[in-house]
Amino acid sequence: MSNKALDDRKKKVLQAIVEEYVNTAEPVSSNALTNNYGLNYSSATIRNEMSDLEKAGYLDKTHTSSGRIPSEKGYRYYVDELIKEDHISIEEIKYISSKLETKVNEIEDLTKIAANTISEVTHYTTVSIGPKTTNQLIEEIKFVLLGTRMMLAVILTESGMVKETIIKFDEDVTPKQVETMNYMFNNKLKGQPIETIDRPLEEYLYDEMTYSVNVIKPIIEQIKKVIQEESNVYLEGANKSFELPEFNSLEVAKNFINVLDTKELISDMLNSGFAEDINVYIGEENQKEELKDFSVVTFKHKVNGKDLGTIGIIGPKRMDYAKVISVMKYISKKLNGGN
Amino acid sequence: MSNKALDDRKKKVLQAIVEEYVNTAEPVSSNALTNNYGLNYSSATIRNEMSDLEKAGYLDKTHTSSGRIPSEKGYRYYVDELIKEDHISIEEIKYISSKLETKVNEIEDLTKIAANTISEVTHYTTVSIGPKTTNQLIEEIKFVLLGTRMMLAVILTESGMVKETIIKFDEDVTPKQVETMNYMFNNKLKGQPIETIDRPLEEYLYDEMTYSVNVIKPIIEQIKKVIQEESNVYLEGANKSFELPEFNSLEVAKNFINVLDTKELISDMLNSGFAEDINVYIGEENQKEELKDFSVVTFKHKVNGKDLGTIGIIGPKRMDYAKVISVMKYISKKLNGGN
DNA sequence: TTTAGCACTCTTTGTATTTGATTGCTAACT
DNA sequence: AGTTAGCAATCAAATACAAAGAGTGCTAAA
Repeated sequence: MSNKALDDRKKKVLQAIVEEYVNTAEPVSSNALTNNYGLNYSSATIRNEMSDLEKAGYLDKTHTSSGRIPSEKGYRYYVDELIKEDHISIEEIKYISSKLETKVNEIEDLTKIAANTISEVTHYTTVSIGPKTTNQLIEEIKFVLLGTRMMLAVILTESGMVKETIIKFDEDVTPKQVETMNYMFNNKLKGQPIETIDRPLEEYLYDEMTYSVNVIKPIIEQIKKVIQEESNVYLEGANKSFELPEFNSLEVAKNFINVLDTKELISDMLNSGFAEDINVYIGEENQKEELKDFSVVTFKHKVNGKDLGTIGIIGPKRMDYAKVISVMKYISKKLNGGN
Repeated sequence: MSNKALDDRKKKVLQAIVEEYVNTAEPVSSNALTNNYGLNYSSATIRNEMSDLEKAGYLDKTHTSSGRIPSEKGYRYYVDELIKEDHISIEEIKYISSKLETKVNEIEDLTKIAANTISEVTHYTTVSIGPKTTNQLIEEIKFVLLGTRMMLAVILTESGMVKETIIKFDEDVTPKQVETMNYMFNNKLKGQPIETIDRPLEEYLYDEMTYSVNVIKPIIEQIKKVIQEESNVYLEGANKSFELPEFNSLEVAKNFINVLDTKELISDMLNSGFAEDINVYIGEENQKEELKDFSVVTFKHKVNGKDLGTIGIIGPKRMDYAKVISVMKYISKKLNGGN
């Protein structure tokens, strides 16, 4: 309740408790901190500080005579105020660098590689989603005839994303027709935001009735469908979470599986964060009811301000925030061409 | 041990025990079967039969004074000999029919829909994988230039599968060059099995050096890569399994998650079955060590003898084989255009 | 061949009891 | 005033034991 700033020793105690708890997964006793973390006081002194921190809402107890664990407010304070230096080793930096050097042809693959790397280095479960198609600008649109009643539409955006979709017709289409459509569609659509693609598309229906509705309509429908559909959610290291002691509770494990199985939930979760920087949601801070027992850290992977996908970590509230944030920061920098 | 054929009453008892155990997940007592499943005998008589069936290896006990559960041999006998009529309701048939009527543009989507339907109807976790690209014949191959240093390659197979891949170059490529390549590649590759695509491709390197190696080499490499890579594994209803009592054991639950997380394992599993009909693997019958505590039922979804993907169910050994097999059979028939 | 009866086995459930870790508080110490 | 030693109080977890209940196997009779 009291919103007085914490004095230095209290900060030290809180930090020590968070870090110890993150390591051991056991409530932290006053004794465990004496002569540790630079706290050269007796257990009684630590106990007094812990008592104060609990009154101020930063710590919780599991029962009257147990050690302390950080409350959500405690974790939040830790994340906001107490993480100073980077928690990432030289080996990890090297490993991450080497992984990110992999050449990829599609930017979605880069997001997958980054998510995979984060999961490997942090040992948490990661989820990722490709870039949002809406609000990208169309660079080029191409139609390729496959056989006589099937066509591939390829949309290339300015940020280098490629979307393909197959369109089937009820009547034959000639190469000549496709060629003309290529020309026409490009003329109308180049430079347009993909989001508003259906407006210029509608115009074809009325303006240029050189083709039958049977040809134009499936094209419009299919393209609309493709740009509107959520991109696939990718999952990395679901099993890693099950090594953590909090997942020994069947209740928790079940909830976790349910969350991972609900792609829309993951998708919403990844899209909800602010575009800037790294977003940390601790327990109840999560919008979604199903996530209130977990913590989520997301970041939108951007290059030159262009959305290239979002990566998220889902884990217990007892998460190694310092490490997760450090790894994400480093990867973010690397992806943006930093060193 | 004794391989004498089971008499009618023993068959009835075994069948009753399997079905009762599948329903209740509790060891079946002799008492539970009296005046049930057409067994109008006292519990003592049933007990004698159970004792015989146990000696013959069809039943197990969890401890000396417990009821019986089917052994793997018991399940196997049940699957091979005791399932007679279809275990599928009118409502389920209607539901499945309606789901399968969804129009799809890509055959992989059909496999996904079928897998999803199976999971919904059986309440088990399903996995699926797209058709194997190797051993398909190339119908058409198209290159589409995107910008000046990026190209999309589209491979269309005779069974209607479409594979796309993006190729990047270190030098500019002209539309004229792409056009010629389209012509050349199609000439050489049409009708060839996709599996042996790299042999004709190699010939370009030596025979037709009109283009620089910088152009031809990335094409060959990328196409090779795409046809060799395993298609994605899709997962449906992982959470459904966690409702089953056997997954209350943390050990089992963890193993299960590990299996689902190991895509290569799933992929191998799905590819290992015989192409014909439905394959049932009960516990130890599974090749993979990790699956020995589970049962797996797979079927290759084929149309006109062409592989269009494989669907598998993973669940506890106490699986409702009768229902699973019935549902798969029905879907298989439907996909092949039956009624 | 079937079944009633009963001793025996083993799990499950419930209930104390003990052990050990940790706190909160008080009084003494620096 | 801040720090610490000491100690009673608290509670979870482990241990032990007893009782209940479900089910079998076997024997002897129908």
